Amino acid sequence: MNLFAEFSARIVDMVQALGLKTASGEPLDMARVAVELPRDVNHGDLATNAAMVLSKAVGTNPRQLGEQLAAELAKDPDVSEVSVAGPGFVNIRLADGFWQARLRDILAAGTDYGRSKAGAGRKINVEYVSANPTGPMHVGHCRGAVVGDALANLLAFAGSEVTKEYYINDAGAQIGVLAQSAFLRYREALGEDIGDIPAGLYPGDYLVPVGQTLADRFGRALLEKPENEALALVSDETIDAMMGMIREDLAALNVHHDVFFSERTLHADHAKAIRSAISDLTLKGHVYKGKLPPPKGQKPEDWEDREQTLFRSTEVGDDIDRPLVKSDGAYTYFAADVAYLKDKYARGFNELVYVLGADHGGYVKRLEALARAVTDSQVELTVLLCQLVRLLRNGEPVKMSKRAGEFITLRDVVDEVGRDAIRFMMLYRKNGEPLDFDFAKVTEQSKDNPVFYVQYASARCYSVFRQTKEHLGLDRPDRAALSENTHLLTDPGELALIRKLAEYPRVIEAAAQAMEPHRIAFYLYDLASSFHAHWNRGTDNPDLRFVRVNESTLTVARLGLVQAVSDVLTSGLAIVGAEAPEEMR
RNA sequence: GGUCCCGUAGCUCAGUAGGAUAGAGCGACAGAUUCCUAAUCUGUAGGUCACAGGUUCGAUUCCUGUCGGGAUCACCA
Repeated sequence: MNLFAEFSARIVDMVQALGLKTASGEPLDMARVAVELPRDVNHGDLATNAAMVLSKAVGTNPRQLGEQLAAELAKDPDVSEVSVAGPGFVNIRLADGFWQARLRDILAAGTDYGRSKAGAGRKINVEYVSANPTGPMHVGHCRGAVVGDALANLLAFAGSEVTKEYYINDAGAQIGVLAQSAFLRYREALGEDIGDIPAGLYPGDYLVPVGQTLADRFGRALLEKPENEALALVSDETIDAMMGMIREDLAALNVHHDVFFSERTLHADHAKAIRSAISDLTLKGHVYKGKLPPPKGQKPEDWEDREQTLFRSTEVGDDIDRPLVKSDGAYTYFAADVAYLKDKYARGFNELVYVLGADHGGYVKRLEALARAVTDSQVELTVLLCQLVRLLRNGEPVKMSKRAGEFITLRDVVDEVGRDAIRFMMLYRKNGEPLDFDFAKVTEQSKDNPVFYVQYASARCYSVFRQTKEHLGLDRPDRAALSENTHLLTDPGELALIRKLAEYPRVIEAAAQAMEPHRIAFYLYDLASSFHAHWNRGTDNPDLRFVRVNESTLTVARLGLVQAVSDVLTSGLAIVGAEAPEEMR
């Protein structure tokens, strides 16, 4: 339990102990009682709105009730000072001993500090990346990959059971195009002059080795087979090769999925899974045959006014009903989604999360509608939309031409700036905001670069231990020893640092609750900032330095604080998916 | 035209169960500093939280509308 929740509970107990009741004698509704950080640190360590929220029901004024509460709070040994301020806030200052005890909590828990049970009982599927297996991952996939991965880490840390999932779009027209493109490379590998790659096919030379593999495996045999038979073989081979490549790209970014789910499996056996899922929907009355009105605004030239099989999604919150069968009789992409969602539900998830690019915003409502229809609103479906990333080099936009097959791959960026920098920067913005990613800035070794700033804080922690060894000949003390003399940590800077560390569990819970992994990155920056600030005090005032050559007891006590900072940095960076380095090279 | 995202300091952005005098970094301005705990530090100025209504003790936060920027809009994936 985080300390805000803990004090909230204490205050509720106090109110009850005071025997306060509503005018009609009903027990008070405590739901709105909150404990939080005051905006201004001078106000105290904690503040509660209890008096303002409850005064009306009790039939008194907030300040008066506040005084009553304050008197009660003052009896708490952890409280050193309490006051009523403003419209009725009760400000609480906690005793140094309370914070020193929190430091011992952190040292006992190590990198598990902040791990929560708040998310217990939630079985969550987080689907992200799901890039088409038609080529290597490009930078456009990067943000969703990092946001999804970090979110999954965060939810797991907050106590939920999480599955990281990738939906392989290995069915449909673009796979046919891919197979044709690979087939061309196959002929090329057999010595044929294929000239330019025709428009509409994938021109990237990443298919060249696939062609070679095909040539090695099949020789000229594929040329003798009927085209569709040959292409089926090519298709299987190529998808495997593409997915192998994508997995490597993901690994380079420290992204690891638990499940790779193939769309093709839904189409297997004459689309058994899809037919079954649509049949379920039909039984529930969600499917009908009918005509769709043409889209308002601009009407497509080739609009066909025809009857088709439709999902009545408008009855479950969508704007328009959605086709399940194409004009050629094949199932739509969305039809496979029906089966896919049913599959996820059958696997026992009660929450489904999709991390998508902003260009898929139009898909959100139909997914939500689908979840309602397929699971009878039993699962909660959340879509996180990631805005575009603008790549910059020294402030200038990086140009990419998709048509010419010139795109910057994910691997290019990882190789140039490193995975940690990418991961941190992708999270150093709310996912709904566009993001500028400047190659020069993210590799800069200065405090202006948040990645560097946070990792440098970690490196400094390790540096302190190295210096202790060097100057005091002291090996790294164990956690019990580090916890022994926390009462020596009384400097305001030290206590401020402990307060910042003690916020971590709440940051975890709130970020998980809101599904906002970026909050972890911002918290880490904040923590690093507090740590660097305290460190800098040591340059002016050597008494405040962590390592005190002739005061080994004090030094060890301070090392406890350093260890705790290191623990929380390591923990938070692990959620981000980046390293907590021991030195900065 | 419909839908979704966004609008907070000069710039880039934080700010959730609705709280006090709205924060950070950069930039600007004014100082300090050559220290090895390197890869700076301290301070100051800077705001109609796009606009207008509504809900209430209280709104940057919730609701409605307007304006502005972006994404997207049957049968592709």
